[in-house]
Amino acid sequence: MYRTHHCGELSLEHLKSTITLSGWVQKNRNKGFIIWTDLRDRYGITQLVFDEERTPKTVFEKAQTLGREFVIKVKGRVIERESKNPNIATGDIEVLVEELTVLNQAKTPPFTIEDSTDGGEELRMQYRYLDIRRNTVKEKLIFRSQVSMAVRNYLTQTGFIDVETPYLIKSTPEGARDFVVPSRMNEGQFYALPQSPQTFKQLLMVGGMDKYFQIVKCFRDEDLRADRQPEFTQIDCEMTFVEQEDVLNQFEGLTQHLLQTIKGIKPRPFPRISYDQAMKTYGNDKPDIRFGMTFNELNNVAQGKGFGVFDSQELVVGIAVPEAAKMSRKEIDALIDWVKRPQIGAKGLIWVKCNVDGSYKSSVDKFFTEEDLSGWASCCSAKPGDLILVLSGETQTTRTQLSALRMELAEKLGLRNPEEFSPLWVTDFPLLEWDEESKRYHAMHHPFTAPKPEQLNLLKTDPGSVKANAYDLVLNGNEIGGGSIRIHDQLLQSQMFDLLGFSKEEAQAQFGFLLNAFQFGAPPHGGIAFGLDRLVAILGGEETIRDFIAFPKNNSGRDIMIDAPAALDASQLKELALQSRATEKE
RNA sequence: GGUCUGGUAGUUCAGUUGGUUAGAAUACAUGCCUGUCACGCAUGGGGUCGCGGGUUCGAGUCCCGUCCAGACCGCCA
Repeated sequence: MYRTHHCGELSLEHLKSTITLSGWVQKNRNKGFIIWTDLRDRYGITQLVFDEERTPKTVFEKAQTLGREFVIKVKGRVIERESKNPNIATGDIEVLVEELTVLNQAKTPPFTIEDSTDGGEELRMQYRYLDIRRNTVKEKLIFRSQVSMAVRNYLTQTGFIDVETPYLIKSTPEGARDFVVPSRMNEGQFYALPQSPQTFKQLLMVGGMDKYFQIVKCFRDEDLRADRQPEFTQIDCEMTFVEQEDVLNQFEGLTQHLLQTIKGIKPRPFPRISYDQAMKTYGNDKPDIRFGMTFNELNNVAQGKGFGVFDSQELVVGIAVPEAAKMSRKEIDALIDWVKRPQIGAKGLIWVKCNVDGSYKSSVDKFFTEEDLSGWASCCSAKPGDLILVLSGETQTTRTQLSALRMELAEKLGLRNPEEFSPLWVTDFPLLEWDEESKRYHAMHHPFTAPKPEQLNLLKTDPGSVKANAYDLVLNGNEIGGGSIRIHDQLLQSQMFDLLGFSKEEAQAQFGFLLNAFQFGAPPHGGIAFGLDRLVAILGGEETIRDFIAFPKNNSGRDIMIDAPAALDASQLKELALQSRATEKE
């Protein structure tokens, strides 16, 4: 038997009992006459003691040879410590070892297996199995398991059925790039890995499953970020005979359940805001509403006063930064440089200090009187002591820039408290988005999203203005879920494909199975999908999702531990009817 | 595809204006240590300064190229 207890549970209750433990050697403290060894497993750390007088000689000698991360089994007696350690759960006791078995030796690990390790990112990923032994990573994986289980429980209890959908499917031209898989039995043909089980879950609704969910891997062959992986996990859900309101209520319930069970947060109704309002107020369709600094359009009060920069612009918009009038010239200059970086691309930044004494000092004093500036301040609801920052330009661009600035300032001022959770729904997304490059409309969400029924007539006359019954759930400035009411009518779906530039033949070839299915009694349906990795990271109070994934890929989409992707040998390529690169070059 | 930052001991980093034998901490090894728990003390080993080229009397340091890593922009229906 390897163990009677684990390393996190022994206490004074177990005094004098003989127990067996197995685990990893965390650290040896050898004082010559006595050796303490910290033994670690998933559950905690228990101190072992080997003593010149009390431990059998052979055991004491063997104990001197133990190195970090050796896997050992010990049998011994639980005794009370002479000097206790209040910092760990098992700090009152130690185990006086009578038998010691080395189950496996270990090379010295390339980094320390400690909460604050000396290992860098790359090294940790290369030896991820060692990294996972560390509390910080281990606890994140356990946390993910808890969230995932809470999701399963809630959805199961509210009548959802977990159905698996295929991973080997067909590539589609819309959306992200697909990962493709060559088919050996069908020479020259390829499967694609799903970007989402979208069409399958809709077909499950046609199949009468009524309420479906799946915690499922999805794949997108696009560039990575700190919060983006090529394979990621979705909580994918779909419901039959529902309107938008039903879906929002169901999944507000799920999210509240998670906030309550995981974070102990009392349920409160989520605010809702339309896409248009979100863009106007926050410049962004995933606003972080943990803090204010909302947008105030200043065209009326700032234009026509002879300041040329503003007068010709489509939008003049400002935010009031709380208690920032005390910022030095140097700090403000740094902000101006920040917005001028190519990533942001603003031409400049106008500032107004609302001094505590009621006076105003601005970078445009030559053009505006104190009275003018006071007008700006009341427009921005700025209080004495606040700093107003103003950008101007083309509406969309300026909003995006100011939104980036708002987030940067919130970060700097410490307004993004990771222990505060502010969810909200963003609704009424546009159905379509004009793409300048390809000179055609793209589906903003996906091509199966239903237009608002009352705007159906606009599809022909002004498609760009049509709103959809599409919604996102936003948490702390991150989109954690998105969904829509779907089209269930074959004619409307064909019309959508038409709008998106598909010919009849293309639509039939790509999505014929769906159009066919819609002819056999497709019910009204809608749903949502949550990004589990991101959701777990945010609930865990972190920005980057990588440590919530056991074996993540790096920035270039590589798994540096197993060294994937990798080349195939010639015989495999031949079998798959794929030309090797070497042959190609000839 | 682009912008920025970085690559020096097993590891994390410092390395000035281009100038002697490239340092620190930690890890590792050996010895000492009668209650440690970030144990302590002493000693020791450990370097292709990412790679290739160039400038120079002389390059870790400057220039060009390249590879790798990270953050961001584009991209992500």
